[in-house]
Amino acid sequence: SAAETRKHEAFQHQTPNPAAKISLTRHPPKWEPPRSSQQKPREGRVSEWKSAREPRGTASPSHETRLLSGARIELDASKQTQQNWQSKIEELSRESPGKASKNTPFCKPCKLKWATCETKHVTSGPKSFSEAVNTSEPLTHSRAGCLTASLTSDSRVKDAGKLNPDEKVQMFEMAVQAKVVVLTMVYQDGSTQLDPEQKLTPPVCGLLILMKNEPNCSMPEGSLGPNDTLVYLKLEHTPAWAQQQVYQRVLGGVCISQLVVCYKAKDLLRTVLQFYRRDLSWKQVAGCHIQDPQVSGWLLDPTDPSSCYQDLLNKHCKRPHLTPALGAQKVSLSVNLLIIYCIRSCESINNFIVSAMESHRIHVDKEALRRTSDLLGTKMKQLEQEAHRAAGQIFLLTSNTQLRTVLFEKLRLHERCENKKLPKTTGKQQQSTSEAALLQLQDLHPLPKIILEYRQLAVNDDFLSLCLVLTGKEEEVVTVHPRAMFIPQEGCTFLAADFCQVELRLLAHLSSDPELLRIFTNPQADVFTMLASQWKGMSENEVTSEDREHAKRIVYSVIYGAGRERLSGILGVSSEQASRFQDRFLQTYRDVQAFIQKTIQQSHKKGYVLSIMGRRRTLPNINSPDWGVRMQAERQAVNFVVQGRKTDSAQCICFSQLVAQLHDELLYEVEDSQVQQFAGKVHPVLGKNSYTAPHNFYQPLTIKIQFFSSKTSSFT
DNA sequence: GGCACTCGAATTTAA
DNA sequence: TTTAAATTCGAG
Repeated sequence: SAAETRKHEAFQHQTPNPAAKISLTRHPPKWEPPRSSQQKPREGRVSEWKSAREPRGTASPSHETRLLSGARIELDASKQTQQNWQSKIEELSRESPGKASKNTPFCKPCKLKWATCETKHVTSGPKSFSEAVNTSEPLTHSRAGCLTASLTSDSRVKDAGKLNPDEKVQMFEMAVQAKVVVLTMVYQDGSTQLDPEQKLTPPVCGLLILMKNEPNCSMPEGSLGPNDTLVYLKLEHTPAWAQQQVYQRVLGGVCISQLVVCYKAKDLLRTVLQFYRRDLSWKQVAGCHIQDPQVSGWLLDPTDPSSCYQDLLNKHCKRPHLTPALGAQKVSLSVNLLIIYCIRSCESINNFIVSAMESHRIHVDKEALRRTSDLLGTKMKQLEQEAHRAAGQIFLLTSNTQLRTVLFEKLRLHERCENKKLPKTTGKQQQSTSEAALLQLQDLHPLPKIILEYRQLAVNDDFLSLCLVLTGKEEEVVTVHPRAMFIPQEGCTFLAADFCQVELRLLAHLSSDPELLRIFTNPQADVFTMLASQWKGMSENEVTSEDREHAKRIVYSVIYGAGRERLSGILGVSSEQASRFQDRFLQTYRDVQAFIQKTIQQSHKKGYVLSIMGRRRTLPNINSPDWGVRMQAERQAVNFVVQGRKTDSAQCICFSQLVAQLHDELLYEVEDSQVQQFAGKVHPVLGKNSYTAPHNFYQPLTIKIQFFSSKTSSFT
C-alpha cells in the first residue's frame, strides 16, 4: 500500500538538521507547480531516474542508483506495481477472453502498454491517480459485476446501483439515521479489508456498508436486525448523489454523535481522499470519527498487535464463529465488527491525520535534484575509488559483510588496537563496522575515514548543507541544500517544527531533577554540552565533541536501561570506565534515578504504565518469575513513559496540513497568510515574538525555531 | 540453469 | 537498551 500511495509522486522525507528546529521555506516564485487539473502535467519529471532501476546484487552499481535512494525506491516500486498489475490483469483477461481483450491496460498518453511504456507520464501530474483508476475501469465493471451478483444473491445485500429512486431515498435516510455504520472496502478480486493482507492490494471496487439501528451485540451471529440494512456501493469516479451522501456521512463528520466503524480505516480514508481528490479535501476528512478495531487491538496490546482481522477476532471475540458462504460471510464479518465495537475499551486515535499525510503530494525541483544528484554521484564515485585503492581490492562499500572482510580479515586492523575495545555486533558477536568502530580505527588506516565520509553521503541525510571537495582537475567546494529541492504549493510555505531533545526534557520534567532542569533554563545553550560540563565537572569551553557524544549516549542508555557492558560497547571504552560514567551520571542527577525506580515500582503494582496523554501500555511480564523477562518489562516501562509520548505530541498539534512526521519533527504545509498565526499555535513563543518560555511547563514542549529561505539558501 | 521475486536474518542508524 | 526503519544477502 505504501507503494500505491507513492507511485505517482517522487516524494522524499528529509531528516532534520539538529540545528534547524523550525524552518520556513518560502515558495520560490520561479516555480509554478500545476495546480488545476486543466493544466498539463509536467512531463518526464521522473524519467531520468530510469537508470536507477538495477537488479540487486550488482557488483558495481551505478552511482545514480546509490543516490537519493528514497526516490529511487519509490519509482522502482511504481514500476513494479504497474508490471504486477499488468500481469494480474492479463491473468484475469485469460479467464474471460471475450471482454478482456479490450481491457489490456494502455498508457493513455502514449498508447503503449504499461509494461512497454517507458515514459513516466503515467506516474506524474495531478490527474495520475484517476487515470490509473480509469485505465482499469472496464475490468472493474466485469469483475465487480460478478462480485455484486454474488453479494446480492444474498437477499440481505442491496446493490445501491440497482435501487429505484424511492429506494434510494429510503437508503439515504437510513444512512443518516443509522446509529452505527460499519463498512469495509471490497476489492476487485472479491476480497475485503477483512481478508488477510495481500502482497499487492488490488484496486478497490466498492464498499460494503452495514447500517445498524440496534447497536447491541445480542443478535444471533450473521443475522440482521429488522431495521438494519446492508448495502453494496460501487466506487465510481463521478460522485453520484448517493455516494456524496454516504461519504459525507462517513467522512464529513456530519453526525459526530453517530459511530462509524471500519477495520483499517486509514486505508479507506486514503483511498477516498485519492479517489475524490477533486471533491474532497483533507479538511473535510479531519472531523470524522471512525472507530478502527485494528487500532483498538493495538492499543489493547501493543506488544502483540493482531496481524489480521481473523487474529483480532480469535483474540478478542469469545464467540465461536461460523464460516458460511461468501455473501453470508460478509454479513457475518460486518457483524463481527460490531462485536468488536461492543468490547472496545479504547478511543481510536486519529487515523485521518495519517491518511491525509499519506495522500499528500509534494513537488520536487527536478533540476535541482538532478544537479545535486550528479554532484553527490561524482563525490561518491571518487570515494569509492579511493576506498578500493586503500583496500587494495574492489568491494561493495554499502555491504557491511564485505567491509568486515576487508577491515578485519584482510587488513586485520583489530590486531593493531589492543588498548581499545572495538564494538561487536549484537547478534553474532562479530567485529562491527558501525560508526563507533570506524571512529576507533580511523587513525590506523585511511579506509575507515573514507567509509565514514561515504556513509555520510549515502546513508545519513541529516544535513542541510554540506561542503564537498571534489578532487578532480580543480578543487571545488559546493554546498548542498536538500530541503531547498522541495517545493510547497503555490501560496504556501513549509513549516518544520522540531522538538529539541524531547526525551531529555521529558526526563527532566518527570523527575523534577533540579540539576537537569537547570540545563534547560538557558534556551540558547547546547544541552548536551552543558550536560557534559555539569557531570564531568569542567567548564563548557573544555567540553570536547567526544565528551558531548558521551553525554548524549549516556542519556539514552540511562533512559533505556542499558547495562555497563552495552554502554562500554557504544562508547568504545572499557566496561569499568562505562560503569563509572553511569554511576557518576546517576549520582549527579539523583532524582532521575528516583524517577526510574518509582516508575518500575508502580508498574509492578499496577501491571501497566501511562504516558502523559493517558495512553496505557500493559506489561504482562512485569511480574514474571524469569529475571531476564522481568527486567525487559521494567526497561519497557521506563522507556514507554519517556518515549511513548512523542507520538502523542504529534497527534496533538494538527491545525494545518501535516505533510510528514519524522521522529520528533513535524512538517506542515501552511498557507502564507497563516504562517505567523500557525507558527504561534505550534510554538506559543513565536506567536508572542518572545523567547520567554511558558512558565507552566518545565519546557518539555519547547521548540526551537529557524527560518530557512530557499531564495537565499540561508538561515535566519 | 538462469532469472526475477519474496522472505527472513543480520546489521546499522536515528531518536 | 527500545522502537522503527532501511539495507544487504542468502535461501527458497
